[in-house]
Amino acid sequence: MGDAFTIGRLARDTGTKVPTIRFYEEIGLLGTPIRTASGHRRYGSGDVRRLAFIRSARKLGFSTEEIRSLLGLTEHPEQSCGAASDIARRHLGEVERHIEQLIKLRDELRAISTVCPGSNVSDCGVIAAIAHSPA
Amino acid sequence: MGDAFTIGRLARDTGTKVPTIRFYEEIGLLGTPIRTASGHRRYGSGDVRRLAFIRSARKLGFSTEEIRSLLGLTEHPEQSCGAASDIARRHLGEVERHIEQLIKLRDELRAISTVCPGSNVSDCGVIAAIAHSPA
DNA sequence: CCTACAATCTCCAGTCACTATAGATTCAAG
DNA sequence: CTTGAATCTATAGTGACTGGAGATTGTAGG
Repeated sequence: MGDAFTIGRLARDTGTKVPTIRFYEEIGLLGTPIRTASGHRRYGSGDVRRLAFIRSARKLGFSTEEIRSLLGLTEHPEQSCGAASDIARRHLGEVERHIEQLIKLRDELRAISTVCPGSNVSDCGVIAAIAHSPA
Repeated sequence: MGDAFTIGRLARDTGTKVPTIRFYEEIGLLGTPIRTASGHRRYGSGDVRRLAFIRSARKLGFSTEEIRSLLGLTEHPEQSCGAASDIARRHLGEVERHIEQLIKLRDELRAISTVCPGSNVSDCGVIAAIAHSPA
């Protein structure tokens, strides 16, 4: 365990921007790290794993609150599973609804942008189509 | 044209919240309306159409900046068409990319939430799956 | 005319998840 | 020892609203 990371190293290793790490500390997703005598943050490999988890979950679309729950669950491993998969399934439902809406939207936009495919006709239907879209 | 709307009526007619209307005025999507002697905003049917257009475009996912462009184009109808359909097609491309990403995400979430379908097993793969997702 | 109460007014703070800037210090390499 | 990169704190900005406080005004019933 001779592992000691600066904030910049932690940022590089996890694909996170430095201010984002400080932000996560501020909102309590990351704990307050130890500091060097001059005040610089020092991290260990546990922090790398935790931050990597946070970033993965964010990319999967979990909110910081959901991530807080997931991280909390890892501290009570005996009952984690049901609650964790609840969070994941609820989130899956939201993503599926979101996809449905976007597909409707895409079909509308396709219709709108074929009304006038870039010609120089002086009155076309794009604006009208947006105005009268049932969205 | 004996049409005169209060802000509340305009809100009801367009499915917009009152503060949102004032916000649109503040950022210049809606012009500054005439006021009654006591300072209350008065709107006409032109404002209803303009606000309805803004709301439709927002529901279609256009940003307020894009809407500003679209509204600007309506004031130069001779060259509107090409530029308007450019905006729509660019936006369509973004929506299509967004859908692709969400489908990948959905497949991952499905995999994750079937790892442990809510049983009471004490160590399951949900947390690990999130941590090791390639997202 | 008076009393309620609903609607409107302005101004400001909060949301979410960061991102960026300024100005001061500190670290690491040559 | 100097230079430049990295870090520090603190604060403000983003986008697109939403909500609340506290004051004024509009309107309907008695």
